[in-house]
This record gives sequence, structure tokens and C-alpha cells, in this order.
Amino acid sequence: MATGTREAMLGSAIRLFRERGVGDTSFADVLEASGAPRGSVYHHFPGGKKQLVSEAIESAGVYVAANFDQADDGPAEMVDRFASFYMRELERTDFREGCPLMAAAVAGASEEASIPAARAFSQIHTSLTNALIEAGVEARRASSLATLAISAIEGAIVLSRTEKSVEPLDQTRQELHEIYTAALA
Amino acid sequence: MATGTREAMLGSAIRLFRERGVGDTSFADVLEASGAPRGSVYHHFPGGKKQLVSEAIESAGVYVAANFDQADDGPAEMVDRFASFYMRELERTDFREGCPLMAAAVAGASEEASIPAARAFSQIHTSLTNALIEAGVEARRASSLATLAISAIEGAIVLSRTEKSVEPLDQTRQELHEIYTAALA
DNA sequence: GTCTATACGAAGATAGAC
DNA sequence: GTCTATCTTCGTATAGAC
Repeated sequence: MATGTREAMLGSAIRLFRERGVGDTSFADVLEASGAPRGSVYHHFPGGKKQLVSEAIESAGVYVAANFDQADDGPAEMVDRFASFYMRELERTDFREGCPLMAAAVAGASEEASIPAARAFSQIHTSLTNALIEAGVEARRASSLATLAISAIEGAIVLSRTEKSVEPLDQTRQELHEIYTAALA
Repeated sequence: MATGTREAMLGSAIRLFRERGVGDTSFADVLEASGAPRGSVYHHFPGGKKQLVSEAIESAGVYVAANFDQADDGPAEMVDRFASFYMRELERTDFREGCPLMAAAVAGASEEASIPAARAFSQIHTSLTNALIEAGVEARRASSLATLAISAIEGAIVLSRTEKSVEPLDQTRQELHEIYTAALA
């Protein structure tokens, strides 16, 4: 069906972005990975690669945000879930696939990628901040703690990737757990 | 002089990597930015772009590591100096230039870039871990705390870049300062 | 040691047939 | 809606003159 091709292309694009980054992923790569017909690229994405990138990252942002606050539990659980999710992802993909938002936000990524990524980061920051406030943390500190957790996990994913070891991410997860537990006491 | 051209090319390469990432920086870009003569590329770097990338990241790693433990003070100061340095760098460059190691370690970067970056990360992790141990922190926890700080600052630099605001990095810096102060008490 | 010219390939994008 | 062919641009790399 028509939307099936679109969805397949977006899904493959996200996977490739996580693996090689946005700039190093070509249109042909996405076509090949998705098995989409070669001639239908500009039919589905008349705006070309910019549109594909933009839509793929937006889609990834929705996915990450949904995954982030899927359960209505506390902030410590949200952070732990976020880190644990990427520990599993790194192991599942043999350290090939990181966070799509990071791939989109990092140096060199065009605005089509970085703007939706920034929006998604802002969204999960708001979610986590609100969860902390509801748990009794003062607003300013809640924002700082949320930033710390997101920054640390995203940074640790990159470190774990380059070292091909989950240790950095696991260490980060544990430290964050202690920090959050202490802040909520 | 001969080495002058080489040095200029390496310096420009690092700056461009910080700005656009490794993959999106072309040879011509480096030539233009450094003002190096066009014909001398393969004279200075017979290994082509791979060699240029490799040497540039190695050089950046030495620089970052030296900056990291330039003063022989405590771990809290090292972390604060690291974060503060990049806060200034982001403001100085209007959020264009991030950390060269991150640019080299991130998804899509080739092995010529990611391997020296991993080495440099490992080096500053060792430095910070040792400083924590000397300050009386138990070895395993020292390693975790070092990982947390490096991950958080690197992640926060990316967030600050995409938001064009030093707030994420500043919040991260403050939280890390409290954590380190508490751990050393 | 530096220059110009050029080969070669990859990638984005468009045109026109089916 | 999908296919093939083609154009253009760009980036790496090499060859050969000065």
C-alpha cells in the first residue's frame, strides 16, 4: 500500500541515522534498506532528503518521548527506564545503533534534523521536570536534575558505543539512580 | 614553513569538525579555512583524508586531556573547569563549536576518528578516576562518578548547542558540583 | 613544495516512459 | 505510482608541469 512504503522508508531512515548519522546516510541507502521502489522517492517526499530527514526525526522524537513516559511512575523509574532501554538497544545491535535524537542534534546535522531533535529533547525534559515537581522537588532544581539525567544518559550512550561496552551507560544509570533517590527522600 | 602548513591544516580541521562534524567536512573546506596551498595536501598527508582525520583527532585529544588536568587541584575543580571551558567556547563561537571528541565519537564517524576519540575519553576518565581515588573515594565508585561527569558534560554540550543556550550545560555543571562535593565530604 | 588539470565515484535531483 | 536514464554537483585522489 501507499503509506506502507512511506512508513518503511521512515523506519529505515531512523535506523540508519542511529547507525551512521544523518549526514552519512544517503537516499539510496534508505531505499535499499526499506526495499522501497526507487522511482517513488520524490512521490512520497517531494521535498527530497530534507523532508525525509525532518519527518524521520519528528517520528523518532514522538517514539522516544512516548517510550520515556510510557508508565505513570516516578522520575527515578523514568530515568532508569530510559537508560535501561538504550543498554538493551546497544546490546541488541552490537553497539551499532544509538539514540536517533543525538544523531540528529550533533554537530554537522542540518537544521531539518536538529530542530525536531531539540523539540523532542525539550519535551522529555518537560516530562521529567514535571514528574520531579509532582514528587515534591522544587521547580528550579527539578529542571536541573532533569537536564543532568538526559545529558548524562545521552553522553553515556555515545561513550558506550565507542567503547563497545555497556559499562559507561550502566555506571551512569546507577549514579543517576542514587542521585534521584536522594533528591526524592 | 613546512610544518606551519601542516599545523594550520590540522587546526582548521579540528575547528571544522567541531562545527560540522567529521563526515561533513571536506578536504577543500580544510584547505580553504587554513589557507593552505591546494597542491600540498597529499604531500603533507599522503594517507589522504583518513590520515588528516586521524591526526587531527589525536591532536584534539591531547589538547582536551591537557586542558582537563592542567592544574593539580581536586576532582570537583577538574569537572568544573571542563564544563566552564565549554560554556565559554559555546558563547565565544555563538554555539557553533562543540567538543571535538564528541564530533569524532558520534554515530557515523569513521574509525579513523572514533578510535583516537575513544582513547582520549579513556584518558580523561582515568585522570578523573585517579583524582577521586586520591581524594579518598573508593575505586569502583570513583570510576562511576568519573563516567557520570564526562557523560553529562558531553551530553549537555550537545543539548546547549541545539538549544543555543548555555543553560543545560550550566545546570549540569552545578548538579555535578554538588554531587562531587557530597561524595568528597 | 606547490600548481593545474583531470579521473573517478557518490549522491541529490529531475525528466519522461510505462 | 513506479521505472530508467540522465544531469549536475561535489569530494577524493592522482598525474604531471613548474
